[in-house]
Amino acid sequence: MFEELRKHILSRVDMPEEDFNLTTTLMIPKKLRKRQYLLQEGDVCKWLAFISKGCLRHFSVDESGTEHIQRFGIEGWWMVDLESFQSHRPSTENIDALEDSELLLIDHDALTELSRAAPAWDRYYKVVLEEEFKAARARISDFVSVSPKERYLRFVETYQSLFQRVPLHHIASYLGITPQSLSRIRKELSRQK
Amino acid sequence: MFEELRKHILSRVDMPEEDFNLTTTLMIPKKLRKRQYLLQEGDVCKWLAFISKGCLRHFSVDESGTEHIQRFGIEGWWMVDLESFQSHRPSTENIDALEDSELLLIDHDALTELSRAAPAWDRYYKVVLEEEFKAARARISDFVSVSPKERYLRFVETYQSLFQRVPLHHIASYLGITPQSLSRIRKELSRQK
DNA sequence: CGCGGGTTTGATGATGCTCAAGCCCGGTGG
DNA sequence: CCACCGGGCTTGAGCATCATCAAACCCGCG
Repeated sequence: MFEELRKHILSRVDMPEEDFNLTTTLMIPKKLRKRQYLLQEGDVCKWLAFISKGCLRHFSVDESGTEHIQRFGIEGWWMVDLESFQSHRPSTENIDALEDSELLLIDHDALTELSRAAPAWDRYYKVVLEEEFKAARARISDFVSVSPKERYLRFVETYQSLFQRVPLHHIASYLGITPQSLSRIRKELSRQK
Repeated sequence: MFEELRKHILSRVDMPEEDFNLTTTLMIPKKLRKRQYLLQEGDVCKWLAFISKGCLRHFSVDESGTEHIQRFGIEGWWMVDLESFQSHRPSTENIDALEDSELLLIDHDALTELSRAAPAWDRYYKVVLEEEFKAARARISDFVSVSPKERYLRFVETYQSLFQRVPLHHIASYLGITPQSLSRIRKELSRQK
């Protein structure tokens, strides 16, 4: 159950067995069925979630009812609305499962405890946060400087694993375009070669 | 010279005087004149820079020569191309000064030393990184879910201080639109009220 | 006074969106 | 086993928005 997490941590930092053990004792395993919510708009985001198996999405819903994908997650990714998680204020966003999934949850207090008692944890946390930050910056860079078509190509290239599992209309939303536009982009690309 | 930095740190974490002193001894003061580069495409980003005074921009240039603003920075902000800074690979991006500025630079080795020797530093670094990450996510959220007009309004609201100092065509670029479009958006907004 | 950077304006065209319909396919129930 | 859903993807027509290209304007500064 903790293998995916162990792999993820050890590939990034050295963590003594006792630190890892403490980590696992503080985490709560949770299964989520497809379409089930981990976080719902209006609730406080109580959990930082590691995905050991499955696929989730983080999204918001605008006034007109349209969903906007903020982020996807699969095995080895963390999911959270950091804003709400840290402030304890109600979230404006949602997280739900696109597939039956298995998560490891940790709450804010346990995280504080972990940070206090397991020095290696903070090093790991920092690495993950930096990775996430760089990914976010790269995505922003794509929004300000490249066309939807190019964004799509880069997405496919960067996240093949996601591309194969996630419905196209969600990818369109992630790219900031409509499903129809993505469909036409794909059509044009297939004609080109 | 270090007042701005002291303020920034102490408003976020407790830092013993000796940790702060170590920090300042590891930093290199540097003045940048308007238009001068801190980082140029093709070079490795050697410095993490704290802005004690002035205004910088972080931008990329596409094939057609158009500049795309990734981020601005003023007093109290950090600037870096984290990707290049950590990997030691040449950057594809640029950082230059929009005003005469005063920076505090720290290189990768000094940062490692700081992290080793000043426990409070890591706590500070983590807080800043989390803030940056949340800001990046908010910006992504705007790109996937709101119109250029709304993005402009939110920018003005969120970053009044920047808005007053930065030329409009740079703000347009930051928002992912052309200066002409921003001009028309502003015209429409001024007619509305 | 003239120059240059920054902003605005206008005309035109490309691009993406909206609305609406059709298609394809896997799943369900008669 | 087949008919019928329904979700997801595609297609089409018309429209709105934004980009482009070009010119004018504005203003601070040498």
